Amino acid sequence: MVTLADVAKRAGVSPSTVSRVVNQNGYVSEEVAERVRRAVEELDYRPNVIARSFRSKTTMTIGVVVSEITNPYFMEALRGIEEVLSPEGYLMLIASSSSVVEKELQYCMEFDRRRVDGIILASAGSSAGDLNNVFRGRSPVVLIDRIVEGAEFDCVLDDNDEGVRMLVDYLIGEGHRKFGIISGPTRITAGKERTAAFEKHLARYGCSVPPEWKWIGDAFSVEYGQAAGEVIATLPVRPSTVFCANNVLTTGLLLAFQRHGVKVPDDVSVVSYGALENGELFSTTITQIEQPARETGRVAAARLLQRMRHKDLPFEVVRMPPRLVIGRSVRALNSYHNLPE
Amino acid sequence: MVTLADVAKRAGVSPSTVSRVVNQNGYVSEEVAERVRRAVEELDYRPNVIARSFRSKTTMTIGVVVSEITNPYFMEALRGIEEVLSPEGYLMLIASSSSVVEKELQYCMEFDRRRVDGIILASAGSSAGDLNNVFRGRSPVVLIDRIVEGAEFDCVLDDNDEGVRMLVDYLIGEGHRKFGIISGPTRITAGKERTAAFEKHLARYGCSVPPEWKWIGDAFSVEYGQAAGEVIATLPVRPSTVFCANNVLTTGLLLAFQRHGVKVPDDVSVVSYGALENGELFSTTITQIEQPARETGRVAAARLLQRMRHKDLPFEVVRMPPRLVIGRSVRALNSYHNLPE
DNA sequence: TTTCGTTGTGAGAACGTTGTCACAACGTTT
DNA sequence: AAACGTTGTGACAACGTTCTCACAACGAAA
Repeated sequence: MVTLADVAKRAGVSPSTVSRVVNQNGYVSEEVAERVRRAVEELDYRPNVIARSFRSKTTMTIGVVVSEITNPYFMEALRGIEEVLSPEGYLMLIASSSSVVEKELQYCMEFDRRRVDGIILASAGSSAGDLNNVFRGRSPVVLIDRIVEGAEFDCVLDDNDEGVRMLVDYLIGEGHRKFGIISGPTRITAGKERTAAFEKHLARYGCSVPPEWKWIGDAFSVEYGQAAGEVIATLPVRPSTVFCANNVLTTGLLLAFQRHGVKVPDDVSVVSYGALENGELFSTTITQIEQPARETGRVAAARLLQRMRHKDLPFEVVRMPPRLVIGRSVRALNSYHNLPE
Repeated sequence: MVTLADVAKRAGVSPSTVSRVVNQNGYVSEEVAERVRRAVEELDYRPNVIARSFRSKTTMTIGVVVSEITNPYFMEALRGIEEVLSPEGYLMLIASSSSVVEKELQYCMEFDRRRVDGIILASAGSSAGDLNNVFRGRSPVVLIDRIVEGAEFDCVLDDNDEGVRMLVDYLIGEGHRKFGIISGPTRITAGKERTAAFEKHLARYGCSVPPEWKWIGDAFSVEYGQAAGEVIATLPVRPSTVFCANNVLTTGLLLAFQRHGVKVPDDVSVVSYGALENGELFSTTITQIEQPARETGRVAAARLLQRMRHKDLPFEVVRMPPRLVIGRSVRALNSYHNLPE
């Protein structure tokens, strides 16, 4: 393997000089630089980035831990992250925790051992204590999608309250008054905030979700959405609208409804927090909150860069504005819409 | 930052001994080992993996270059790769080339500079010369989904011919005789093999695709599928079936059809090589070839591990068996199915 | 002329680990 | 009793780079 020293010998200069040419820093005369570049070319020299990282203590690598890499939200976020980091010369180490906190901490530890310059983490619910422990005085961290209460990190995520508000206002406007909710564990921000917001905004209209129409799973999984859907399908009295707090749950619900022949919106109306892949091609397009996933990734990455440069910035939580997209999955129940055509 | 030497001092032993304890190799008495482990604990020592890699010349990292990270096929493949590599202690550097060959080579180079232990590459069409050049005598490479003619690498991909054969046999069986095709550039294996296979197997039945019903795009993009769809929608005489050689193209086609009110399968039948995300929830489920993406990733990763251990294995091409999944997107045109109910 | 800043180059230490070698102590086989 | 293998430990070089320092040459400012 060709090293700096080999190039130096070939070009008749010192290793220091070659280093200066390769990294374009320090003073080098054009004549010598040219000679070095030729030697690099001839020997097909490729810098040993590991040695460089070892010496310079910077790896130009950032670690990303997501809970589920196949989730389109994280996909898009990943893309946003890459768009910002790649032009700056960073590469991404990507790990998927499958929503297992132990794995998540494991990966964070490993990233730290590998001396990544920064970490972007969509936590599956690690405790602030554990995380602070792992990162105490080490690589900067930016959380994404999920706040960890008490952890000293920046965080970029949806304005869940606002998203849910839009959904509720719309549903009320369409005349709905009887609601069910399918959500995930409250230890994850999405579950906690969206569930709370839903009840809070319903309350503004004097509505509430009866306990028997609340499905709070212990994971944002297709399986749980499906299970809830099975139950709803066989219910003697159904809510007029079911709110799914997460795109994966919605998928599950719709699959169950399809299997049981429950028609949306004829039999039940459905709204979803989070868009579904290829949703435009569904038999009924779903009224949903579109999350700015890509932009969230971009903002998180930019924030991480900032923090890598200035360690002592104050920590902040950035809320991204979601968007209401109206489909055909909500039946109009108010008098206006119900007029004969 | 705590180093081996710090731990050694604390435990009253030499750095060598600490290294032996941490890596669990060589002889260490249980008594000393315990003392070292305590020192590690107390000081919160974390091995500097960069230094280790530098010295031992192995990074426990593999690089993955895909053409489009959001494509569900690559998503799944990535997952398969991770399932195999993660238990072995490897982490993945992931890069998306956006189907730009220059970016692809760029990333491969960078991976090489970073001394990854291996590379899995879904090439966007780099020349064998360029790739051989980059990797000459360096990290082992396994190609995925796309063969690069003349490059000295292993490759794992679909048995495209067999997949298309199943599709053609089915279509003929349903009574179809007039076909159109939407495909991608022939410089990419998927485009080349699937297009060729389609014509070859049609020929067995005395059928062929007339030139005016052939759409060979210069990219496997939604846009191109959509453009082709627009044309087909306004055609005075349409094929009875359109074959999309790739899931992304199918998405485009269906979007265009939806916009123009073209009904599948009433107006045109559609078959797709490659499944669509959430396809079960579409207004019409698409008859399609399901690709063993995850398994492909697993096989590629396993092969890479093998090659990392034995440099001199013969190169081989592994073909993965695709699966025909029948949906509702093909209209039965034969007499049997057309009997009145 | 002296002083000083800029430009250009090389010598050599340092980064934190692993691996090789040396050596000592001990138990077992010859 | 000698020879040998196993167990246990430490010293020290090496890995390929960057970084700091030293120094020399030169032109410009004092």
